[in-house]
Amino acid sequence: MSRINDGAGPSTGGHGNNRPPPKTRTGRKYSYTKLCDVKVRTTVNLYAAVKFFKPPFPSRGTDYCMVVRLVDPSLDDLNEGLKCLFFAKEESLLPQIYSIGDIVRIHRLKVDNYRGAPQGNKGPGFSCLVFDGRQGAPTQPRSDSQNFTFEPEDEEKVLELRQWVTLTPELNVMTSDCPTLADVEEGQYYDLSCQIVSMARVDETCVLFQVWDGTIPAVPFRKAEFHGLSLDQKDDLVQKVKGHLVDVFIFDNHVSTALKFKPGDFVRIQNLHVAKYKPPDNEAGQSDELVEFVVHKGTSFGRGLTALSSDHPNFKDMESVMKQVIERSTAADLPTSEQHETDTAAHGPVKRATTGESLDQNSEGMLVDDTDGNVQQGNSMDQEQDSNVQERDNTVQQGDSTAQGSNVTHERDSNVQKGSSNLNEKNSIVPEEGSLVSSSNSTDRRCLQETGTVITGHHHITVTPIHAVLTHYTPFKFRLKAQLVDYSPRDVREFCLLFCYACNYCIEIPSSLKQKDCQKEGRQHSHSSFPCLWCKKTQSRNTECAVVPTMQYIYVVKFILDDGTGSLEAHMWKEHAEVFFKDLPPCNLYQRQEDRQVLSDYMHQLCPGAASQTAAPWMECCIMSYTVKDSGPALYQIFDTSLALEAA
DNA sequence: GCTTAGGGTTAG
Repeated sequence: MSRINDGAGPSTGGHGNNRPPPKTRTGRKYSYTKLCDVKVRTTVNLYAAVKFFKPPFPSRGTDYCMVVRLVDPSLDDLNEGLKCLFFAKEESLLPQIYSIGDIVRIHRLKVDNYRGAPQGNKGPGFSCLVFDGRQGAPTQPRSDSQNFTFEPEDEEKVLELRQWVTLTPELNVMTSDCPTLADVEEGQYYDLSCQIVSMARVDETCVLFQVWDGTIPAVPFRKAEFHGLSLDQKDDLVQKVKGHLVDVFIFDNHVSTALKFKPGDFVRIQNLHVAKYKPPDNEAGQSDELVEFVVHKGTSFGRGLTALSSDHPNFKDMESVMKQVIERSTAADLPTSEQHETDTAAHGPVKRATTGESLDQNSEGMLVDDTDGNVQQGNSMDQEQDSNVQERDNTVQQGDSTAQGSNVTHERDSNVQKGSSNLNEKNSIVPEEGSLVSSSNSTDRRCLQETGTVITGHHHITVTPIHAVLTHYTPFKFRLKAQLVDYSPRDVREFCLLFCYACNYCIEIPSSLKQKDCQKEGRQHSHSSFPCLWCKKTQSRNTECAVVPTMQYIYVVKFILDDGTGSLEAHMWKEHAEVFFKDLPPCNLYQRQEDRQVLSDYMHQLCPGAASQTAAPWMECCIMSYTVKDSGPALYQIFDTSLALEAA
């Protein structure tokens, strides 16, 4: 019998240990077996790293099944290791393994013989904790059961194994190999993290997912034909991520798994095949060579779909890229105040970033269609920008003489009159700090003394209530008096982004520039040391060598304004934001504590929040409304507005 | 009630 050597420790009563379990005050003591010492027909506890895993899939029996191969430093050959086979009624009762390189602590693994080799199975009282295998990640265990022990020495074991994982190339794949849609090549298989935006049942054997991960494939790919299909989609997301969507065809045994997901869910697709598309004969020759994204039948190589946890190693990176895309698609809708400039580079910056991607797709032969072709979208946005500018100018002229709808009075009152040309606005004097307070206009002075912000022009325009702004046609300019009820981002360090004035590419401040020891960044205002990766990428394609422009800091902030008649979301950025923040230049706010403090003080005064006894001051501000698409929602931007507060 | 799958690509 194998009792003496069962190795499983003391945690289950009466399983054959000769001595009573040694206990500590906080829990039981376990002994752990090195993989090189594991013998068949024993039950063991062990610490190990995941070398391979097949995520849970429904078996033909009653349970979910999962296959794992474990390794540890005791093995001479990492191709060896212990294969394990686990069954459970639910996926949540199986080891919560997300990635190769994850670290597991398993208690009561029963080791049997299968075809002459050891195979780990669940023994009575089996339990498994899983830890992120990356150094520096939280040591929070992911458990397959409600009750488990986790002692400081467990954490030590995890940290020790992490070092080994980090130094073992076969295991630290997460740091080197995080494929995105942008990386895929024809014929290859990928484990991809993404978000489902739309889905449809194609037939009995196939489900279609439309997914995105924030990137765009470089290879042209097949798009599904939707006639006759009912598409279940997350509407708000569809609008924002058009041009980033990829169609994934999911077959056979994965259909039931696929149907458990819903639009908006994050999913991990393992073994996604980027297959060369063979069009049917009647379509042959119609298009360039395409790939199609397919999840074939079977579970080979861990093929399957699993819910993507927010603590999956891929999640944060993907989320950050997605956020930037959405921010850009939202901010892309901002007009600039530089309508008068003839320089074509004076398009809205964030908008331009989207266009840049479109151009890139174009050069890569990206296939587009009428419904969500980013190329078309990008090109037409430029046109729209131009027409939008004209329209806005026209409106300025029309406003006085045109009465539309029920807001005639407001329209007239709030209209920027003919005399106030765009050029005048552009050149409107931005006063020195506090100079507005001593304005010679007595009416203004009375107003300024009681508000947190002042307008730097358009004083002849009367105030429009927000409810009227919200129902007004666009584009239009208004003067508001409202309070700041919320703003975004809440962390002032994120008030500034990096922006390339050459290509209008916009990104969040990268981690390398956030570091404390980045002295250079700390001293600089506005200019960063960070090269524009977009320009670099484009240049490396087009020319041999060219100077890569460095990116500059700009403000991009969103305000929620409320005046009691309604609330309105308005963006503020670039020069408008600099004027607003009393000419405090944008900078790396991760580095410049003093600027951060000033901005924090301003924001705290403007928006004390619900917990504060202090009421938010009223803000005088100028906003302009606009739309990107004719039918699109009205968007708002703050301009010609400046703080009338002193930093504490 | 005691299986299921037992890593190593579909072929749309």
